[in-house]
Amino acid sequence: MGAIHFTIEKRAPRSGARAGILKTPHGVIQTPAFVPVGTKADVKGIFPEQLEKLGAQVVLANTYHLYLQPGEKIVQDAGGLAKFMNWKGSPRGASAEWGPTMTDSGGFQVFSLGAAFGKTISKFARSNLAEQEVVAKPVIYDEDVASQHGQLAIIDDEGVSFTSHLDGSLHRFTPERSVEIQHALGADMFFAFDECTSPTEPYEYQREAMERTHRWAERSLKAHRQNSDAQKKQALFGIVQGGRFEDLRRESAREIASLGFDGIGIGGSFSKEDMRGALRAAVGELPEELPRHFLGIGEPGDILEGIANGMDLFDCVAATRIGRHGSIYTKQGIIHLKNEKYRNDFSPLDPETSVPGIEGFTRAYVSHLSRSGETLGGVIASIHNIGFILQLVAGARQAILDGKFDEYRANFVHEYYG
RNA sequence: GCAUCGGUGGCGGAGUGGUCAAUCGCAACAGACUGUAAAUCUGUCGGGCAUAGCCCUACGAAGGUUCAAAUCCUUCCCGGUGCA
Repeated sequence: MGAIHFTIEKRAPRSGARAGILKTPHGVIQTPAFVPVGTKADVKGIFPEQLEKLGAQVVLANTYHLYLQPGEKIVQDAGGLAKFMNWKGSPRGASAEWGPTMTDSGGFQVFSLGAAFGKTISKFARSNLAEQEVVAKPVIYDEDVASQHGQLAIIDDEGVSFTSHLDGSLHRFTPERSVEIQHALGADMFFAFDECTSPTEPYEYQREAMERTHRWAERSLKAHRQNSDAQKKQALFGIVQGGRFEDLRRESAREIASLGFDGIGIGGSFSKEDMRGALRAAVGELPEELPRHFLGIGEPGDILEGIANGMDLFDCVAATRIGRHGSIYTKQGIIHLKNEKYRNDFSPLDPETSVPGIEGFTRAYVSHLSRSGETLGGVIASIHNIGFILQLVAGARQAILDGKFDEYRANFVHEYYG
């Protein structure tokens, strides 16, 4: 018996969508569920209590960040991630004092600190970028090479060497080390260390990275199984990679599913086209009974696409990031509150969405705060966006239970994307 | 009144004979952002057009010197400072 227990309550008739119950040591999560990202053990700008009011059931923090600062030992000594950040969760677990949490493995930082450095490569860059644009990747860590290339992370088969973005000090992650750190952080669910590739990588490199991710998956699992105490309290998710290539996704899903993880994460990059191809290919190989987490996916339309393809969990920084940058989700699409036309728009942030705790704020007010650089503007917009996404996903769950998911999705997409 | 320093694009502030429609910052206008090195980054930012270019108007005002002036000279206007 693992640390978590997942049951499917209801399946949509004409799509892969499903509503489930995910029981964790720190409470129950009703799926599909959106997982707000609290990288450094805080969802930027939002109190845990506010997150609970918004309906967040679980939050996700990051291994790389917490390892560097304050160090996993501090979090462990604090009593684990949930207690450290005073996260109680909602709805409350029957007996748990603290709420459900997840941690990411640091695998994404292999991408964001390595290949994606310089902001030239978007995680969602078009998949048809010319192959020759891809930069050759060194596989042996060399400090001079790393600094010359401006990269903070260099990958080899054993693991990843990287320099801290905080002080430049040299560090190394291996699958075993990532698992060890995540045991210390103590989240209910955590991810195997993987290599998140750039979408521009050619087929051969995607295969190489995928196979490395598979080997790392086995090592992560082995490291986890050697800690029987952690195994009782924490669930380990393996991550499917394979880039935009359907055959690789299929192969990766089959491999990861065969290893005996408690849950499955689907990582990497997905353009709109890849959603329908690579994602579907991967999901087709996954066992029904394991919870599926769509890593890093959080735009409204993408979430609904994921749900339609049978994904259960989603995490994303977009809601809080675009909020801090002055943009909000509305039922009619995303709007940029800093735009001139909102300076004297005294209507609610989204007339069709009521978010607890911020009902009275107008577009003009938040526009003013964002324009003038006031912290509160980003806070209100972040709360609104998290609330919006949580309501969207909660609505999707209810629609699945009511047997009307397709209609729900079509209506939303029609309004949102016009 | 005398002396002295200064008046540059919405603001601040570079530039002191040609490569200047004028560095840079701010503001403004728009865009990007999907497992957060992101309260960040990018573009535009005198006017017009057939916009990787061309034309016009511009560096307080008016004259002048020069092949060429935001830059040099003269006068005037305005502001700061000092002395009466």
